[in-house]
Amino acid sequence: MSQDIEKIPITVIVGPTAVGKTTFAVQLAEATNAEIVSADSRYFYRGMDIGTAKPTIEERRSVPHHLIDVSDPNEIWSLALFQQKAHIVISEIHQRGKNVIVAGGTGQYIRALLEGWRPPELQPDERLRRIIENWGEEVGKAELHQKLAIIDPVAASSIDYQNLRRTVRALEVIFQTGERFSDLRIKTESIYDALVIGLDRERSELYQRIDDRIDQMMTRGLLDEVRGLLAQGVSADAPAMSAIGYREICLFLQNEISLEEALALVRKNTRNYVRRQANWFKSSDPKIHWFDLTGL
RNA sequence: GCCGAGAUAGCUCAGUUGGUAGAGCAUACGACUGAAAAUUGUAGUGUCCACAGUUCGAUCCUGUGUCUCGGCA
Repeated sequence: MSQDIEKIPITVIVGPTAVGKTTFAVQLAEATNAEIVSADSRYFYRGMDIGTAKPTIEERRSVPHHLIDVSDPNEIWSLALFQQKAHIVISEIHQRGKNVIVAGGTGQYIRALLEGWRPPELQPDERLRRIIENWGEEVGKAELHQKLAIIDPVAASSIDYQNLRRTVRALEVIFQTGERFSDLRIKTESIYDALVIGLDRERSELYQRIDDRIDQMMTRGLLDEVRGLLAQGVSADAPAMSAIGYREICLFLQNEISLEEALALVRKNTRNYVRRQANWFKSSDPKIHWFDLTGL
């Protein structure tokens, strides 16, 4: 098809946290004259380096990275914002005559890129959100979900009845636009010609790497990093601070739990995260070229 | 050695006034369109320490044994 010729070729690297995406991406970029576009929802935020396991300064010096350190932790990034910025950055790199590598662990963001999602173009309305949330608290999650089912049965059927957050979001969009949330769930043809590389390791090895990495984060000063962010005025409630490693350390710093408990939680939450990540990229997906890094 | 408490899912434990058992965590699988490292759904698993006794029937009651923990020597 002639359309394919105009698509920008990109290489996408996916895989669970701590599998080794960063190292792989940097080496591939060096070998192929490429720049790296991060697809990681926590790399946006300045000052959140240790706990997010951002690429090191050296790595970023050897290969240009994009969409890292582009935001204050008190700001709220989102899927739609990521898509907008990623499209711009990718076409710029392409115009410079360099190859594009997209690497990251945020499955939703990458899928959106690959599948040409067009999320409804309306700013989040915090006030409306709050109102719907309060409504939900009053009548109960299940009841709120019932209301959604009446207005938009299709959306309701793909949202678990206890999932207040997604129920609220669906209602928020409906109330703002007057249209069904499910009708606004648009997929278009991707503007990219993507080669998708999946990296994986056996769970037991991945879990071991996670534990080791958490130990390293501690010796590198994760505690001070979190303390510093809070001291700078970053709210413990900011979405950025919901990142694994940060929210647990916040609980410790607020004397809610012991350090030992906090670290155990970080390990647990990271493992749970790995399993949720796997939902976005399945080993059965024929479009993904999987490489098993176990033992490497 | 004595006294006390306990032994139930991979772990921590609940429970059955005697009819073969359940939560949390773990584990696995799933959902996801402007908070996504977020939020959330589903599932499997057990010689209920061993042996004997009572009983129609014991994981539960009785006895003995084994092991663990705590206290005292």
